[in-house]
This record gives sequence, C-alpha cells and structure tokens, in this order.
Amino acid sequence: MSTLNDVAKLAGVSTMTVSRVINGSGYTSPESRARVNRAIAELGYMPNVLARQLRSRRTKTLALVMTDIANPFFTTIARGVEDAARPKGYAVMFCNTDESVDEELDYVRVLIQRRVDGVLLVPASDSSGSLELLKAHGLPAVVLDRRLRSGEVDAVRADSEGGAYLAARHLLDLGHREIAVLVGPESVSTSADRVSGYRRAMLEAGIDPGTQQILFGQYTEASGYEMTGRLLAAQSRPTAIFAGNNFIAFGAIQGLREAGKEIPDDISIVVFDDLPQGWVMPFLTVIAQPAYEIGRLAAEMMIERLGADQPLEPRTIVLPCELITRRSSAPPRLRSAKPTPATLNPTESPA
Amino acid sequence: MSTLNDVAKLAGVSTMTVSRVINGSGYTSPESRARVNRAIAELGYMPNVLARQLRSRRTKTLALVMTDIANPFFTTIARGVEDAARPKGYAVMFCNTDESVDEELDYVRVLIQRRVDGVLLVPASDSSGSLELLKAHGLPAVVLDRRLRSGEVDAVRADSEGGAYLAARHLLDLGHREIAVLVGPESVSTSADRVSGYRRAMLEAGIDPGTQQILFGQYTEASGYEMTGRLLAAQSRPTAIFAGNNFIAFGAIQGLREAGKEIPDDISIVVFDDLPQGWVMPFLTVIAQPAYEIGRLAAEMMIERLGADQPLEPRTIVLPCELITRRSSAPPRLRSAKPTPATLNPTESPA
DNA sequence: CTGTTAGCGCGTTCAG
DNA sequence: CTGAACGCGCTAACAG
Repeated sequence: MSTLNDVAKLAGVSTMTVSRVINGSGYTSPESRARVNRAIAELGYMPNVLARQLRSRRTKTLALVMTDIANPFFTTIARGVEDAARPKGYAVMFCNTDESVDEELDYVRVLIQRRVDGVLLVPASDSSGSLELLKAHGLPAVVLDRRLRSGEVDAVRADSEGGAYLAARHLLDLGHREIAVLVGPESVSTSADRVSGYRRAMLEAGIDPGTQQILFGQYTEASGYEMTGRLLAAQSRPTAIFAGNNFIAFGAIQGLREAGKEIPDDISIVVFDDLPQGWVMPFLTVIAQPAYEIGRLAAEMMIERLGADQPLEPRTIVLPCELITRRSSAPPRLRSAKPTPATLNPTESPA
Repeated sequence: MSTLNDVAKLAGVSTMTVSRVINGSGYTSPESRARVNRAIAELGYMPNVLARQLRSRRTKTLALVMTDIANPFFTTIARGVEDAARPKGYAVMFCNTDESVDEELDYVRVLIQRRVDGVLLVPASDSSGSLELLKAHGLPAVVLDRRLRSGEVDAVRADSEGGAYLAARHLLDLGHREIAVLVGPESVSTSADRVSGYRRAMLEAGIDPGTQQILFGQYTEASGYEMTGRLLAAQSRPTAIFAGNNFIAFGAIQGLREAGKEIPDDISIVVFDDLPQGWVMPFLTVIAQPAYEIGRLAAEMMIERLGADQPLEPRTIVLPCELITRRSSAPPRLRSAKPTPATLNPTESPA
C-alpha cells in the first residue's frame, strides 16, 4: 500500500507537491503534475482517507438520524438529503433509532467518535440530551420534522398545525361533524401540532373538540389498528377519521375493513403524509408533506453552516403542507347507490 | 473537543496510561484508573476513531459489495454478515452495484481509500478487475454466491449445480418432459451452473437438453416477464418452468397470469431462491439457498483471516441447497377437476 | 511555483 | 506498573 511519500520519491518532488496535484489546490507546474500523475499511475496509489480526515479535521460526512427507516416519509427525506449532499462532496450515514432515545444517544456517540461534520436529527424525544451532547462536542445539528422546545438550533419541518387544519377543514366542508383523530405519542410535537390544527378548525366551525374522540398512540400500523378498534367500540360513531400518519392509516383501514366499513361510503379518512406513487392504495385523501424538500433544505442548511466563516444564527424553516383530495373522503351518510367500493377503484394508477 | 492529552493532563498521568485505561490493555493501577475515569467523565471525552484507525492500521470495518440490494436473497446474506461481524467488533458497509462492473470498481476504490479491513464481494462479472485491485492493495476478499475462474481467493456459495439438478429432477419425477429454463446472464456462474445441473438431470432421464427451451436473460422481474413471453410464443409448449431466481419467477408468474395460465394446473414452476416468510406468494416450490449461512460464513472466514498470524490458504465453501415442495409444481396436464387456483390458496400463510 | 516544518489524535515500542 | 519518543499518512502555514 503506497503512500504520498512513495509517490513523492518516485516523482522526485516533495510530498506537498503531490498533495497539491491530487487535491488540485495551490499552484503546480505542468511538468510536476505530469511527473506526479505518472508516479501515481505506476504505483497505483490511492490516498488514505483516514489520514486526510484526521489532518484536515473534516470528514466530509453528514449523518441523518431518523426514527423509522421503513417509513416512506423518512426514506424520501433521506433521498433529499443525499441528493443535496453528494454534489457538494459529502457522504451521508443513515441511522435508524426506532423512536428509541437510547438508540439515538448511542448513535450520536458513535457519530461524535467518527467525527462526522454535522448531524441531521429527527429527534425521538424532546429531551434525549442528544442535541446537548452534540453541541458540547462542537458538532452542528439540524432538527428535522419535529419541533423542540429549545429553539436554539437549525430546524426544518412541515407545518403540521396548518396541515391538520386543512384536513379537518376539508372534512368539515364535506359536512362531517364527528371527526375522530388518531395520532402518535402526545409527547411528539407532530402529534400535538396536528391535534392543535384540528382543534382550531373544529372551534372555527363551532364544534367543541372536547366532544370528539382524539386518540394518542404510536405512529405504527399496529397502533392505528388498535385505536380504530377502540374507536368502533365506543358510543359515538364518527363519520370521518383523521389519521396522523400513513402507518396509522394502514392500521385504521385494516380495522375498518374487518368491521365491514366501506371507505368513504361508511366513513371518510384523511391521512397526514402522502405516499410515493405506485403504492397499493393511491386513493387516499392526504395532507402531503414536502418530505424531499425537508431533507434537501436541511442538508443545504447544514452545508452552508459548515462553510460559513462566522457563526450563523439558528434558523427555522417551516414548509406548508398540501391537501390532495382523492377518493377516501366524501360527504357523510351517502349510502344510497352503493357503487363498487372505492378501495378497488383507485383513480390514480400506480406508475 | 477534548483529546487523550487533555484527559492525561487533568488526571495527572501520561497519555499512554489513559490509552491503556480506555482500551483495557496493559497494566494500570486502580488509582490511575480511577483518576483517568474521573477525568474522562469530567471532560466528556470521546476517543477519535479516525486517529485510532490511522494509528492501528485497522478500521474494524468490513464491506459487503452486492449486485442487488433489493433482492431478499442478498438482504438475507447481509443479515448473516452483520450478525457475524458485529459481535466481533466489526462494522459493515453495504454497497450496491446493480450488476454494474463500473459501479463495483468505483466502490472497491472507495473501500480501499477508506481502508476497510476486508471486502465481501458478490462479483458483477468474472473479469471486473476488482479482486486484482484489492489484492494489489493488500485487502483480503471473500467471493460470495458466484464462482470465479481464478480460485485463488476465499469463496462461499451455494451449490447451484446440485440445486438445479434437484429442481429438474423434481419436475421429471412428476412426469414433466418439456421443462423450460429461464436464467440470468450466461456470463454469471450461477446461471451457467444452474443450467448445468438441469442438463445433468435431463440427460440422466434420457432427454436431450438440446430439445428444450433454455433462455438466458437478467435476474430481474422484467426479464422473467419478457422471457416468458418468448416462451409462450414459441412452438413447443413446456409443461414446467425452472426459474433461475425469485425475480425471474415473479416476472414469469405475471406473464403466465396474463396468458391465462394457471399454476400448477396448466404449467408448473420451480424457483431457485427461497423467499422470506410473509411474502405475497409462499406457495412456490423452491430450491432454497442457505443465504444467511452464506453471509455468516463469509464474514467468519474473513475475520478469521484477518486474525491469522500467517497467511492462510484460500478456502472455498459450497453449501447444499434444499428442495422445498409447495403448490406451484404438480404432474403435467391434470386439468380434470379444476379447483380454486392454487395462487389464491397458499398452503402456508404469511407469518 | 515548491519545499520545510509541524502537527491532527492516537498506539506501539521500549526504557525505566 | 508508567512514561517518552516516535510515527501512522496527510495537509496547513509559512518561507523561499
């Protein structure tokens, strides 16, 4: 395994000249360049990234720490991050915490030890200590998707409150008055914000949210299924469900199907999170988040901060959500002519 | 960001004592250990992995370079690798070449520059030059899944020839005499070996393989679909198909379905590669490869080699395949009582 | 345009 | 049981 030194000796120049030729930095004479390149080819020299990183004190690596790597929302964010980072010469490490604070902290420690240049974090909790640990070690962070109490950090997220307002408003406009909500943990900001937006729309429509079923659970299919069971077992019978994310929606749809409920004939459903084209059920009315943009902007913020000479003020970007009306939402109680269930009639075909 | 030196100063010892405490190497007095640990806690010291790796000339990292990261066969191998590597303190980098020789070479170069300790390679081709490049830089390699001409390297694979023999033999025993074969590229050893095993079984049964349809394509769903189309357009009408891998089988099943063929009533199908439990169609008769074992053994071979004092002889491990009879294979032309299509009646339900 | 000096943070070596 | 010296391979900073 040859080194810079070997190349320098063979080319009859100093190591610095070789370094300059390799990195294209500083001035080098064409002759030196030629001699160096010849020596490199002859030796099959490949630079040692480790040494380079140690010396330059930069690894040109970002980390994206997320809570659920199986969720298309996060994989889309990941694509946005990668697409923004790669052209600027940054590699990306992907880490999955499964919503566990401990796993998150473990990963953060590993990332510090590996000296990544910056961390993009979807925090599992508001108080994991991850951000403090990162700051203590001088690593910049960008918080994605979720809102934290302490605003002293860069952040990029979608407008959960506004999106939820759109969802509830859409259902209200269709004539629904009993709208159940199924969301993730109360402690996660997206849950709280989505309930807030929902509440605002209900109050505006003159409906007391206190009379509605608002269930907190997990952002998983199992939890969506379970909450739907509780919903159907209860006294009140909502004519619509607002599902806090796509997995909850899957569980809810499963539960409704088992209970013999047709969507949207018996019950409407609106989902926070759009799904990529080609999925099984592109018939859901959704609040689409700009997931790709969230990832892209977060990576760009980070890279900008890394390149800045002086410390930048923390910035927060909140992106709007969009209502995409499909076939899972309709006016309530229109059971007259029962057409083929919409579940089997997607309006948009997979790509 | 504190360093060993900072800890040493605070603890009033030398850097070496700190190093010894951290790595548990050499002797240290209990008092020193306590002082050092206190200093580490106080400073929140985290070792610099880069420096450690540079100095020790080991990254404790393996790479697994594979041709299709979306194929469950390879993800299962990946799990085997990870499960064997992690407990021994090795991290694993996963790289996807998409069967491209260029991508493979690009990755190999990156891996050399990152100084991974060893590379587990599913070669995209017999002559990419990857192995030569690795050897030139002193990186050990283990070749997975595919056979290469040059045997001068560790290798772990399943017995494709024997497995294919089992598959053909199974169909012959059922009474089939026209058995089409759909496999990947002729240049990939698994394709060639699977055709070999098939040929051996046919010859043994007194059938000239030259009279059969043997189609080479890609190990993809699209290619399986396309080859099936050619199959059905031809004169001869096979009563059974031997599919070279799971993706080819998917494409074939799609093509057969569109042509109105029932499996196994109109045509039987046997597939090389088992699928994980829970997949859409656990009704396929398959030749199961020990994918997890391939990954696990490859990682263990590599780690053993890395730990060896003297150079080891190259070793090759060939693992047997297993025939798992399910519902996609049956005797030919038994169209009498046409039951519910087997495709809708899997005998094994998803887990 | 080029070379010299001096480390990045750590672990190996050997002398105490 | 501990420490000093040295170097892994590379580049920043300066001097020429």
